Amino acid sequence: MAQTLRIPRSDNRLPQILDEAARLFREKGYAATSMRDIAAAVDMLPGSLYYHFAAKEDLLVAVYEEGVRLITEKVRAAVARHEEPWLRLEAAAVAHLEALLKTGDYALVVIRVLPQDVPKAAARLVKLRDGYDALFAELVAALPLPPETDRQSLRLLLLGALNWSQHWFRESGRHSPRSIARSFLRLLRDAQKI
Amino acid sequence: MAQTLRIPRSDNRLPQILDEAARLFREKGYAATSMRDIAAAVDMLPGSLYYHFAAKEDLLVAVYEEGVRLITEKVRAAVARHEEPWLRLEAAAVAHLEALLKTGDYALVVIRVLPQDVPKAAARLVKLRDGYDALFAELVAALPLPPETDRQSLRLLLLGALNWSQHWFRESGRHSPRSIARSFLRLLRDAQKI
DNA sequence: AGACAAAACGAACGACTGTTTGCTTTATAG
DNA sequence: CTATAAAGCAAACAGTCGTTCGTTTTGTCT
Repeated sequence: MAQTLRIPRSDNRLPQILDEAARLFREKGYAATSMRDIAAAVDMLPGSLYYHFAAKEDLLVAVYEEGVRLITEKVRAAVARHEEPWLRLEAAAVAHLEALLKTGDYALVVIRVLPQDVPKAAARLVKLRDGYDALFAELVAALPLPPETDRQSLRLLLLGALNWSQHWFRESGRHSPRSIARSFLRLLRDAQKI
Repeated sequence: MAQTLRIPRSDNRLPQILDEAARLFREKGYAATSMRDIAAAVDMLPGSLYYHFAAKEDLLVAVYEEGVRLITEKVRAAVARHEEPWLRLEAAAVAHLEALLKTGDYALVVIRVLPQDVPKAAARLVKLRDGYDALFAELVAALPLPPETDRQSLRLLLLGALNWSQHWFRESGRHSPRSIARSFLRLLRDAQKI
């Protein structure tokens, strides 16, 4: 009863499919990207994609999961390098923004494509997002703040501003994702040092 | 040579078309909303919409313009009621958020539908957005701040967080758009009073 | 070399897309 | 009442959509 090991074929094209799907979903959004667009980008016929994914929405979920995984990983690693709560939050903000604006595609899909755009997979997408949000909630909870400070607002203010940056950020020598995140954090931190 | 006055027909349905288009664009996004969806919502045949608008993108531009007009109007009125720069900015933030989260549809389309979603009209949409952004830039410029403060970051931080609120805000007794905007502004203002 | 599964092809399906066109209804003005 | 223009209907156009399926190619293991 020798079990047949499913050894993946040598040169699997699945990563390439995910890459191009992520790029297109980010550029044009979910609804405006067709399976034919993705197939053409990886030089395949449209039907062939269905060997790898049962439906378009499954392709998005796969990209989404990878996006959340990537950004979570980067933020966790950055946070672990510091002890002081404000420094940990700053490291998280910098890592978050760099993941969005430099790693690109995968992470941006997560904040560009709304769960409501994909009704059948909405629940899964929301769950993925929430898991990530909890990470920031912990960091904010650890901050030494005056008791009257609204920690929830602080988190929403910071994370909202970071996510919105996708709409105005342009690569330039003057402003990097890192400098922007630090600038945001300085504006917030100084308020609490009174 | 009596000029023929084009008096609008008594019960024009154009406002109704715009209302439903705004609602659908906000709910499902631009690409996922079909002309047939809009036509069905106003109880018309799809082709009839083309008497009012030459193309789908023109319908979006019309909604967009109305959205920018509405929110600009509300913010201007709110700002005019105050003299002190921080109070003026707070009034603007409250009005902005209330326009987004309470007026609904029209204003939300402006921040939900990206110019890049409608390539042919992208330039016009960007122009409309920028005009509104300038309003906030003026308010931030008027703030009495220490010289080292990054005013651009302050504006981007605030406006980004306000716009992002569409993604997490839920109507509830505890948090109103007004209280959220004020909470955000307090976090920022306190930093500058050192 | 032969066996076998993974991977992709080729072609089509029914449904839906934005839009056009000629005709009819409807409301107003003279 | 009648002329006239606004507004909407009815039907179709060419194209694109996500998806299916039988067949063929490709790569790997024995």
